Amino acid sequence: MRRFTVYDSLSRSTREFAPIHPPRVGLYVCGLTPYAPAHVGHGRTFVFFDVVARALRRWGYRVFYVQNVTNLDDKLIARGGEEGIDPLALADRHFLGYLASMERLGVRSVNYYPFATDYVPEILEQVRVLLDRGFAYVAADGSVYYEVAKFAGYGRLSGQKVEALRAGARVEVDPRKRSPEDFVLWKAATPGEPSWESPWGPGRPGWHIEDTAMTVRLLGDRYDLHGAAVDLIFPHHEAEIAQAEAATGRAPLVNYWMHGGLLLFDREKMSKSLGNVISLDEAIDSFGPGPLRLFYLNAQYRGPLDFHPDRTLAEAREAYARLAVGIERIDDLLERDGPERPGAEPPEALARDAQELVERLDRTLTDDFNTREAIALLFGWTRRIAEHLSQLETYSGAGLEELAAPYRWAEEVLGLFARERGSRAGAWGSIVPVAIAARARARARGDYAEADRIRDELRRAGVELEDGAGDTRWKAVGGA
RNA sequence: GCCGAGGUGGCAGAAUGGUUAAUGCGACGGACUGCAGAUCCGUUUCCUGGGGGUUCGAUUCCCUCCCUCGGCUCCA
Repeated sequence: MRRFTVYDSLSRSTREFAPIHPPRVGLYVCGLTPYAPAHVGHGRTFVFFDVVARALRRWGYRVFYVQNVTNLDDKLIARGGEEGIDPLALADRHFLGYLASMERLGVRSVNYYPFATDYVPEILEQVRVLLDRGFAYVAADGSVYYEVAKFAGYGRLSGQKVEALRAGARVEVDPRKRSPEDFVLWKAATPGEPSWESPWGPGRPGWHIEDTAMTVRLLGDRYDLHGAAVDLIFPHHEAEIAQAEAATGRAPLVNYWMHGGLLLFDREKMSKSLGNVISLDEAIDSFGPGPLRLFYLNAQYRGPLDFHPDRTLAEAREAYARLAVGIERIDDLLERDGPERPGAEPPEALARDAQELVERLDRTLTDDFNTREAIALLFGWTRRIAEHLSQLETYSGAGLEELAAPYRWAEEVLGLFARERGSRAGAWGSIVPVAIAARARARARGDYAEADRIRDELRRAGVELEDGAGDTRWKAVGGA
């Protein structure tokens, strides 16, 4: 197991990681409340934690990655009401859409997506324990509230003092609460909403309780890593700590709290009210999965990242194309001739540098997942490869594979390039070479009108031709 | 107001108590090309918010001020 450091939001410091039960690592990331399609901001968070899980697995840890789905809450009920759909069905629909987006982005590292409503027994049990231990009280209408004043550590994660929270409270005080900072564990049922029987009457889970009910069940009283974006620190994560540590009597609930920065849209937070939300699928459509992942990972994960409408897209595309130059050429050759293709060995120094670079890439990521630095190193490698671009043709399959090692690393850990490789194995793979050959014959006899006609026709179909010295390369652009 | 993250070249965005401050985009020049595109090579010297302090030396550490963004019970 490779050692690494993580910035832990609770201690506000970068700490060396030590798993509770090596080599196993419990990783929990707050998932979506799927009341609407996922947007680009969600993509940033989930791609980043995908990289965390990939890296840990590469380094020898056995990661159990759980990402919850809040499939019932006020917004789902409201939205369902507007659209005349059962809120649970609405959640299912958007969650499936989310899964499809994740698949397109190459996010496949999550082991289990538990649904809140599948954990009602665990939730009821935890509420009961909190009541027994005196951390909660039942209101007149049958709702159960957590009494924040009873939990000494409340406010530590967010750095907020309870008094300050009261002073800054933006919501009106609910008369059912003993104190404004108390939060609901179990909501008394309102007619027409999904509800479950409970010792306190019919109701449904509050927002924070599902997470701790799930994690205690799935990951234990204490676990290693909890991830999410910063906007969930307060009140959500604060409440998780209060619930779980009070209920189990064990602390800390989480050893390392990881919080990713938000994706901004033209310097402002994305939000429905500002009308600046771009859906994740829209972004994948226009960027392509590779450039979008590159855009996300090209910044320190803890800082804000600005999505600028036109600039961002153009830059990500150009940068990705540049980065992929080397691996595309290598894969072209390997695809054409197979891994056993004969040829010379690449210069020893170059092959050795490839190996050393892979080690350096891993080391770079062990510094609190510095994906940005790793990408800078990969650009450097592309520069090296580009200098040898014309010699690549002469190298053996094994030799090419050696030079590809840094890119294979990027595929395994950062999830770059994977999707693009093999894209030409599809229908184009058999058609385009024939068209290119016909065009080459036209060019050879000086019939440029015909040559241009073929090129234009392919372009309309989404295939871009590039004439180089000797041969013509092609690539599928747009969708695919 | 309180808590947190930041202010770096035309733009995005790294890093380090000390030779030319990474990388990418853009721009410019060249190579290649039937033309174009893509690609390759080269150039882009004068960039680290203001003011103090510590130090032989600070962008990096400390103080202070200014500004931006986020959180303060909808939020990835």
